[in-house]
Amino acid sequence: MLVGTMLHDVFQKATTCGFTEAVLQNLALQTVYGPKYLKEMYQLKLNQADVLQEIEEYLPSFQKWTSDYMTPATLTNWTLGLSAGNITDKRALQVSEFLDIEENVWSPRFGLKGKIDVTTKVKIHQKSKGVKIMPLELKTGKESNSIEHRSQVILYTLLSQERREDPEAGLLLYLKTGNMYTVPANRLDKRELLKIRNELSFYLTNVVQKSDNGTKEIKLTSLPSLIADKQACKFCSQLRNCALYSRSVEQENGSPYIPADMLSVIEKETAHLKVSHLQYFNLWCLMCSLEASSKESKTGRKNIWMLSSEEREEDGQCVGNLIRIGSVQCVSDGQHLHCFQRRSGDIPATNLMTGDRVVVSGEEKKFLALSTGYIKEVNKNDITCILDRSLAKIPPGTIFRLDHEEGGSGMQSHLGSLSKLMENSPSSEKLRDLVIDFKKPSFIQHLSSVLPHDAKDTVANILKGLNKPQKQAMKHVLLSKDYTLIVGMPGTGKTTTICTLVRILYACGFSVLLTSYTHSAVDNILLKLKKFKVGFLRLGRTQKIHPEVHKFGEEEICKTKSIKSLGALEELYNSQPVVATTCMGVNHPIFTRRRFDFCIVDEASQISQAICLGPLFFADRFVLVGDHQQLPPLVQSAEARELGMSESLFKRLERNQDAVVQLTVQYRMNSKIMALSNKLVYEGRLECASERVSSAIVQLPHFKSLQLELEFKGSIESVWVKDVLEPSNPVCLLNTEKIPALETEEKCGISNRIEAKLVFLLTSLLLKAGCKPSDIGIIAPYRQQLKVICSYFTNLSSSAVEINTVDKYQGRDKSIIILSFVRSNINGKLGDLLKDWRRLNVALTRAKHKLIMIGCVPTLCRFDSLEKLICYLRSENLICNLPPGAHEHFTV
DNA sequence: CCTCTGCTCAGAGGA
Repeated sequence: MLVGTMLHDVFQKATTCGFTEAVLQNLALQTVYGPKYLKEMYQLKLNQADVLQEIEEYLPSFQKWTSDYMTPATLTNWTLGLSAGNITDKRALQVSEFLDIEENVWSPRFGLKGKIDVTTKVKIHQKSKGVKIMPLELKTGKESNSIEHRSQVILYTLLSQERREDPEAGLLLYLKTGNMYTVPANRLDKRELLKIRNELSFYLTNVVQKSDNGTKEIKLTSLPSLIADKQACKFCSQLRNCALYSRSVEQENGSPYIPADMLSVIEKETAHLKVSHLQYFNLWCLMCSLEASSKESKTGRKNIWMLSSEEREEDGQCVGNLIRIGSVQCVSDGQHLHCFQRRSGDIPATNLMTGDRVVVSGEEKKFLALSTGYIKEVNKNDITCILDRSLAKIPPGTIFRLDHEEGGSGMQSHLGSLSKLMENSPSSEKLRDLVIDFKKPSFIQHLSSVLPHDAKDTVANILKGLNKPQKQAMKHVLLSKDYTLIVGMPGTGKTTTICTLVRILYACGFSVLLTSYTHSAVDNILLKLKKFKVGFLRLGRTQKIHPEVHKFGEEEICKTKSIKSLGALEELYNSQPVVATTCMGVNHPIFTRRRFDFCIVDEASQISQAICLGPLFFADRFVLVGDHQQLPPLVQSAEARELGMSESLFKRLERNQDAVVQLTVQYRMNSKIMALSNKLVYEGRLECASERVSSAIVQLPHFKSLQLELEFKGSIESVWVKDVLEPSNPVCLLNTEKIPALETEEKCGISNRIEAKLVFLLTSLLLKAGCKPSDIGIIAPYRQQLKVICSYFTNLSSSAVEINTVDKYQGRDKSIIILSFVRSNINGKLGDLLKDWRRLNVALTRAKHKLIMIGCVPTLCRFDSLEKLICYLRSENLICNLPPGAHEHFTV
């Protein structure tokens, strides 16, 4: 397959460089010895010289083809026409020009999308026809002229119609021989192909069945019945998935018909699985399907062709009415730098940011999805992006639009892991035992049997800096044979613990795979780790990696060392015992060749089960670090959530308490702030690391003079304001009940203008009292509220005050946190967000020295979790009732 | 009812 891809590349490049022997030879050399396919050759353990030889064998056929079809032939009488299946008559058809390669076409009306190998201008020697633009499909394999190949060409003629006149036929070129076939696109063939396409699509869009007979049963439905062709199935890459689905879903549903031949194939393919495994597969397939359709309906790709650019601009997901300016710069293979300008005026306000994936289309429907790529920069009057195709040949004057490509599909990685978990392999079997069947994790008896003798002193040294629970955690991991769960309560030094753990494992000579869901979480640990003498390799796109970690990044190293040979690449991949990447980065070729002694997954309580499994396949033992009392994985579909999709692997495995170690000593909050979450969530287990942590309060150098100023004004506000700001009162809830401060519900979300104003006033006063803007954090559960708060801050120079959602603040802290609860109404409406006590726990544990909460007590009391909090605050006398109109009177 | 981060990807060929 790889050789096929490379040959395509050579041919496609030759369409612009020429088909002479020397050029082709050179292109083959560049392709094999260039950087593009190095990773794949590494994965397949190939040898560059062998690959080159294999490719060279094709080159004479390339030339034969050009001499047959690209030299103006002497005209003879036209005899053939576009008759089916025959080798094209060289005299009847000539390729006069190559118009494009890898043309990208989305066809909503046919429900197809694809890329056309080569778009050619063809001269047909027949009176009525003359010149046509046709798709040319390249095949490097056996010259089968099979129904599959011909059907593919017919589908390309459909795609081709989206851009131009119906070609009525396409070309099929076999590169091994240089023979070319004309494939006429008959109406009946096209109709049958679309019928097959629609049937499959119907089944896939209706995989979930919701019965409304009162039982509220949701289940997966059956797919089209299996084809009875053992030969075809034998080599199919989907055989396992097909068999799994058939056994766990279709046979459970009592599907009417399974070909007798296939029963044994399915049985053989799934014989290693227990009932519990099939049930797990069924449930996760169902939840993934629910979540996928929920995502699709929300941010589906279809908006790009269903909505005008003006409509989409309102959501900030698109910029339309653009023209291309300057010339297209080719940065590297498949990376073309483009610049766009608004036809008139500046670029409108948009959510598009550097690094976002975009789809470029013409405003005209026929130019849908010309290219995809990344935003490089958004300026006041232009946008630059790097696109996979050059738009230089698109007619000048074309008006473009850029659409944000939002995840869309997104569930493939989940399903991929799930499928792999069912594989008949030792590592999958072990994980099935542990994850699905809750097999008890086992441990080694004595540390001495794992700790190499010469590493003892180093390890002892490293351990010195840790507190007791942290040391306990290290020991637990070293003794584990299967897994360890480290509960990192807020502020307990999770990052330090992980960093130390890596150092110890490294010192003991173990290899470590270090992962987390987000790039920033991975880099967080690496930033700490790079200060020690631990080498590591960071996989992933440079653009997504923290600048200070770049020099450990794979791409960066390949560039600076200009790695071009397979040997050098292999050496790089084997160079470090510690490898770091995201959980979704495990499709990297390195993982087909390397295994690790340990895998560490940070923020594991926030990662979806299937995604978290991804890196675990490549390690003998694993360590999950997280805190299930904080936010769980995000699931959009309420139905999927009810079925348990937001249960992380961390949470699932926590039932094996002997695998759990808790980090309870925290360095973040002072004792008053810590007490809140200790009361609500941690049952008093959380403790301050030292007296200094426990009694730390905020520094407000000008607090006294501010106090005097307020008293001088003699306003009633001065009383409560003073109490609220007072550094020695670390916790306070401002009750807006009497003001009153009602929420507003808008199309884009819920906000509370008065709370927003109070937030702004308090922030201004804190700054006036001498607080650094970067020490203040503002948190609200709702995005819309953040927008409103931000609007108050636009004129203030203090933009360093960080305003964000609770979710985004997880893992972070600030000296002072101002928390706006937002919800305040009389009709008893509650939001789901605040109901989640885990979100509340996160919100309450971000402040180091001072936590100011703003909310309407009677409304908040309707949430169970908040009622508990308010009860406690009341008992401690920490609620401050704001007087009516408290937000109005004073000026700052 | 409004919390969001990962993913290049469609097609490379075999029987």
